Amino acid sequence: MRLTRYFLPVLKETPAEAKIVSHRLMLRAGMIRQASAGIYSWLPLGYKVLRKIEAIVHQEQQRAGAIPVLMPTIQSADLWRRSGRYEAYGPEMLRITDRHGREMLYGPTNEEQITEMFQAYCGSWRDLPKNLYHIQWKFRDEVRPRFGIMRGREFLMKDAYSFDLDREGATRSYNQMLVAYLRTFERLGLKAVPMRAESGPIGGDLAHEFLILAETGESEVFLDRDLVELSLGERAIDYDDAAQLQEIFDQWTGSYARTDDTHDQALFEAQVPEARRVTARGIEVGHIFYFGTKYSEPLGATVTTREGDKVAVHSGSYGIGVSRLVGAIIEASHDDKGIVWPESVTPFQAGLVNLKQGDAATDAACEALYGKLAAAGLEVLYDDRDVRAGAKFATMELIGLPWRLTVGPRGLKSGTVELTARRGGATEELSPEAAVARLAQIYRGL
RNA sequence: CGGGGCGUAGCGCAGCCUGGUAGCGCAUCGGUUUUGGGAACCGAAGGCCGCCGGUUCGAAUCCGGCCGCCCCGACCA
Repeated sequence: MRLTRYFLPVLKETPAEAKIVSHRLMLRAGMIRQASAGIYSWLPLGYKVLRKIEAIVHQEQQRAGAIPVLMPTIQSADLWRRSGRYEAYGPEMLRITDRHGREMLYGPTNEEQITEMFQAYCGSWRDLPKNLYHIQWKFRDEVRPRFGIMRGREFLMKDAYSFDLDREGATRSYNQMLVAYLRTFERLGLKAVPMRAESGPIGGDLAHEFLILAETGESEVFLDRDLVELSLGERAIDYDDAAQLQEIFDQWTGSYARTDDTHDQALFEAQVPEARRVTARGIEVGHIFYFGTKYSEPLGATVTTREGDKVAVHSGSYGIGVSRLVGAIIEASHDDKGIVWPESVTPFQAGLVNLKQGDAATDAACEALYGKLAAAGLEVLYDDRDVRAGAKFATMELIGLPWRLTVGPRGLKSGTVELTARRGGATEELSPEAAVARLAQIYRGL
């Protein structure tokens, strides 16, 4: 993409309303534009990142066996009355009346819909297990939206819903999602830790929140340092292998990790040696929850067992705040010059800076390099504006592209261009061909 | 929902107290000189001063009402 043809309204000054770093940087980098309180338009750069995150979430969900669907944003109040939540939900739910006077709502979540859909088609133990998910916009009329996209009223969320015959099956489904989440967050370049959440209506321990550690996090977290070091890495995972899933579950949830909501200082001190106790701040980016028959019973989601009995299915729900992740990644990865994108979600894989726009030799070298990068399958933002070098560098750093190729008359005399890492700033001089090869290698497999 | 604050050019702000031709910086447009870290100079364009009403010869400014937005707290993905 040539910058002169793109739509990238970057701001040199920080808009007054933005207080936290991700909000400031998203506005300055031209990623979002506020439409009203807690509601944002996604500008091209922000939209690209959002879509990349969404794609990774999709891939990892499906890899774990979840099946994608898409349910509507507008739901009928009747459905919610049947689960008893229409009244219970309160003013956070945006209620709408259509032209016929029918009561509707803009969905804050989809448990009712998915359960209704399930029970309409699945009546036998043979239909189980199932895990259906979608990635859809939701609306919660927060009293006080803030922090830009991190706590908007409209937000993009992945929610998955599992259906199993019994607690044992539900546990396997739960573990599949836990492992899928670990993989997802690792791919997004995040250090996310599952923390024990408030136990569900059934009790037990199958409820975890995933928090990423960031100084600006909204909640205080207490955890064992060993958890921070854990990584799935290249480990091969068989999502059909319940024993392996359980082993990973045990490994990741065996140590103390809680938010201030559930923190127990005495237990913390008893379980974690002083040297390994970490107190930090975290941002919640996902939660997984086993809720037994809470929704299946009132909504009549039952199956017939092998023995011919009708039983309510055991279900779980699993959310990831997709739009929130854009902000969360920035909170976890930035410096005083701007954003530092992980390679997996960067809006462009590299930036190309022409230091002397209008100079025939430099222009030609940039065009040639731009063509080679495209041919290698790389997404490149070519800054072909007629502005000074400093302005181009500042823009590239602000928008956070992980790699910058710099082309100027000085290097071209010796046949080289510069490749600079956004993180750390290390620069190496390479031939254009070698630079393309380096980038292609960096992005192989991502 | 309690407390506080702000709405003036695309963005950041001054002007309001003490009523009298609407300003500054950045960005934008034209020109000249520049050109490896957000250039300098000259010129230009851009405003229902949030909205409605009141007071006044005259309102961005004073008064009343409304709307919008932000911050702290409680609450939340």
